[in-house]
Formats: sequence, C-alpha cells, structure tokens
Amino acid sequence: MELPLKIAKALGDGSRMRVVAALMRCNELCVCQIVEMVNLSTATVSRHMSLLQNARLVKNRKDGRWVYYRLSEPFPKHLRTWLLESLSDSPEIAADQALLETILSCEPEDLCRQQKQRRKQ
Amino acid sequence: MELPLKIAKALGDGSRMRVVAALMRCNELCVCQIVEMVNLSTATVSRHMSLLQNARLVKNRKDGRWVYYRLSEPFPKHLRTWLLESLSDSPEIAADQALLETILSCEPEDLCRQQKQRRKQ
DNA sequence: TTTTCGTTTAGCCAATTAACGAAATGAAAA
DNA sequence: TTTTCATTTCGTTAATTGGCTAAACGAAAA
Repeated sequence: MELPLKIAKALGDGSRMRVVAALMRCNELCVCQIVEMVNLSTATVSRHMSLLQNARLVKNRKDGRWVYYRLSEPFPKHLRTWLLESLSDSPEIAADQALLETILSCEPEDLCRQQKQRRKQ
Repeated sequence: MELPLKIAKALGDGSRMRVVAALMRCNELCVCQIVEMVNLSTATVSRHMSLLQNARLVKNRKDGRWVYYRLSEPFPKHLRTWLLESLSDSPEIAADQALLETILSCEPEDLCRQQKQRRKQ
C-alpha cells in the first residue's frame, strides 16, 4: 500500500495536481516554468516536485543550470486515464493550459530573468 | 479540479485507502465492521467515512440502527482499476482481507456487543 | 413515552503539511 | 579559480489533518 498511498498523497494537493495535469500535455517543464504557472516560490515548487518524484510520478533531467521535469515512464496507465477524464472539464486546468502556451513561447532564460526582476520590486 | 482533488485527498490516508480496498471486494460493510478492521474509534471511522462520502467514493444505507457503506455507483472506473492493480500485492490489504472474513462471519450485533465489552475493560 | 444503543458531531490536542525567506549546492560562465 | 545563478535544503510559522473523549442524534425496543 505504500506506493499507491504516496501517489494519492502526492495528488492530494491542488498545486501538485495542476503540475501533473500540465505534464500530461506538455512533455516537460523546467522549475521556473512551473513556478510561473502555479505562482509559488521556487523553494515551494522544488519541494512539491521532490514529493511527486518520491511518489514516482515524475522524473527529472538536468540541462545546464535548468532542471526539467516530466512524467515518469511508466506512469500508471489507469491513473493517467482517470486523471485525464476527471480533469477534462476543469476550468483551472484549462486556464493553466492557456497560460502554459505563453510560458512555453519564451525561453526559460528569459522567464528566470523576469522572475528575478519581479522579486526585486 | 475540485472533485478529483477531493478524491485524491480522500485516498491519501492509509485507513481510508484500506476501507476503499475492502469495499472493492466486500460489497458493503457497516461502521462497526470497519471499526473492527482498522482498529480506530467509532467516531474517527465515522469521520473518515463522511470524508469518503463527500468525495463521492462511497454511499451509505441505513438498516435499523446500523449504517452500511458501499462503493458509490458509479465509482470512477479507471481509478478502480488502478487501485486494484497497485494494491494487488499489498500485504496490509491481504491481511485486512483475511481479517474481514472473520468479521463477516459473525453478525454486526455480536460485533458491537464485543466492542462494547472491550471498551469497558 | 422512556430507554437503549449504533452512529455522528463537537471540541480539543498532537502530528503533519505547506508556505516563505535565507543559506547551501553545484554546474556553467567569466 | 572565482563568480554567477537556477535549484535545493534548512529553519520557522501558520494551516490542516487525524486521533480521542464526550455530547448529541435518531431510530428501535421496552
């Protein structure tokens, strides 16, 4: 029961469910992109991601200074289907999706620069 | 996202996951039978069950003084499949299953009487 | 109606979790 | 090597959750 319980706990938080939903469509996202989407501090997002990783729902890949997250392979198939179905009509997820298109249209470097600017204000 | 999030939170507790797993095999269980299985106070079990009901994972039926819980109809199909798969090799769930056979072999009335006895000790 | 009794709700406390800012890490750039 | 900078870890605080006992509820029995 340990792993399925970890998985349920991992999905039992709004921000983490939004990230998983985003990764089901996005292939991969780096931390700063996720920060931009969920609007939480980098530290908080990092902790959320390590929880998701601990539940084996995501894995990461380092590219230079950036860390990219994507869904784990294999991601539990039926869990994925349930999530897709039950989140298909969620306005929050749809809004995230729209926001992500903007986020993905610029380079992570630019995103980080913008976030740094905002922090100074 | 509200309902799927409620569902994930509801499943994100060991006792509640055990109850759902039990109900996937058992058709229905009354509160005192669940108390016997998870070994928590009646009040705590009742609170867990109302959480599961609020996530629409279970529904109840009153029969005299007893309240029986069963999985909701419809229970999310793919979620059920994921749970069955991922819990199939869980020793805790197997132990619960064995315990349930004993529990189900006596009438709820007897079970309640025994529990009351134990409380007096 | 009054009593009984299985279940639920209320009130409280301890443990867990989620958030942040600050400090540490570690890899690329200078 | 030293600096830079995205990310992670640490330390703290506020909010949430899970547990209990006691009180309330509500239906059946007396």
